[in-house]
Amino acid sequence: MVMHKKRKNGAGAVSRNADDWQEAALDAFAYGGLRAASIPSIARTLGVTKGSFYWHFGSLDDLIAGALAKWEKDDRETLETLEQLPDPHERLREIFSQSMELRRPQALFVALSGSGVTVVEKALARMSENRLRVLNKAYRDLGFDAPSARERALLVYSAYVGALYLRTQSAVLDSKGKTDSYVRHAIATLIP
Amino acid sequence: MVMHKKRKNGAGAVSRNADDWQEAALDAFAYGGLRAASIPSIARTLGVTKGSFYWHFGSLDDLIAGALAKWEKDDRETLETLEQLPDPHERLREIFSQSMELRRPQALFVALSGSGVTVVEKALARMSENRLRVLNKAYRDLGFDAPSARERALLVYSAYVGALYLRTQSAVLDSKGKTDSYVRHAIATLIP
DNA sequence: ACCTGAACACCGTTCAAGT
DNA sequence: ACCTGAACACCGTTCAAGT
Repeated sequence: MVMHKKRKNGAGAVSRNADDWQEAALDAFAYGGLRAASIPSIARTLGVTKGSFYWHFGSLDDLIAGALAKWEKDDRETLETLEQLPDPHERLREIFSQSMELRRPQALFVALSGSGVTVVEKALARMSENRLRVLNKAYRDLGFDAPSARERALLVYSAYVGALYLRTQSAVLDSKGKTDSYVRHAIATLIP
Repeated sequence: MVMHKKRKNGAGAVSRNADDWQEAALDAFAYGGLRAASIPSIARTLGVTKGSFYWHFGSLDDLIAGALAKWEKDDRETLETLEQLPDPHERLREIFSQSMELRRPQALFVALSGSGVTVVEKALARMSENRLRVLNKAYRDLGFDAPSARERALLVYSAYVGALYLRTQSAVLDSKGKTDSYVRHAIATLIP
């Protein structure tokens, strides 16, 4: 849970902006999935009434789209940093292992998959395609030809996504030790 | 979409049982996620009013739990069949590639992950643990020691789950050709 | 500029009454 | 044995009125 600063307006009442709503929505999504983000419950978290929501957003879908755009921007920036690592081995290892820590971004990815909401699915697809592009580039830098690089990128990304789900869902990867051991084995097998 | 038989009762009205509701719910989940299964919408599909729902089930959660139990039973039976393949190589390949066809069970797995609903998450965890157990056994049969077999089972299962998500979510694995090529490469890399 | 509070349609749930 | 239809609480949405 992220803490939200409260600002006071002239009359002493609490005042919120769109960003506050989006951050609270991302917290709610990560914790309990798409259904967890009801307008009344987020309004309670923020200390306002649900009616005020519609000053900031046109609809619940609007909030969802805006929150996802924020998350996607963060994700893009994280990836851009990793992309600049000069050594392709290190780049591959870092993308795989760093993303393995289960923080809000990873929880969001799992919670929002298969939501059946088009705008959500499209955002997830863009994030996957970005990661695949960077992984693919790293394998190319290692000297693989185009088809091999694509195949390997896809396999390592699948192994990463699958492990994320296992982490949230089952007891199989529920400790740091188990996860570290998985990461070591996956890297040894998939990254030359 | 599965077609539902309609039976007539004495007065000529349509009559439904718990199984009809559960099948319709699974169709709805697979198509649009957990939110898609509203009682009124399923009732319309079945040609009855929403009030009749509560003759069969105590609550919406009840329907969800029952539908998941059915699905889990089917899944267990599928796995038991695969488990009986004598050749461990073939067992591994079949579990990986056969599950790769995107039918209702796979769509359900993706759609219901990260739902935030405890009973749902637990069912998914049991299914994952069952598949891991069978994969683990197959690697043992191939002569791997216990830690290696566990590591390999985990990696191949992650690669499978990750690919399922990519299939539903992005354009990366959106054709049979691409998926077949992925499966071939994954098997070559992960299954000795 | 941002919020409240009342209003309305819709979904989950209950239940008395129907066949 | 199974269904209807009315009722109620709750959430999404609108909007006039408040500061």
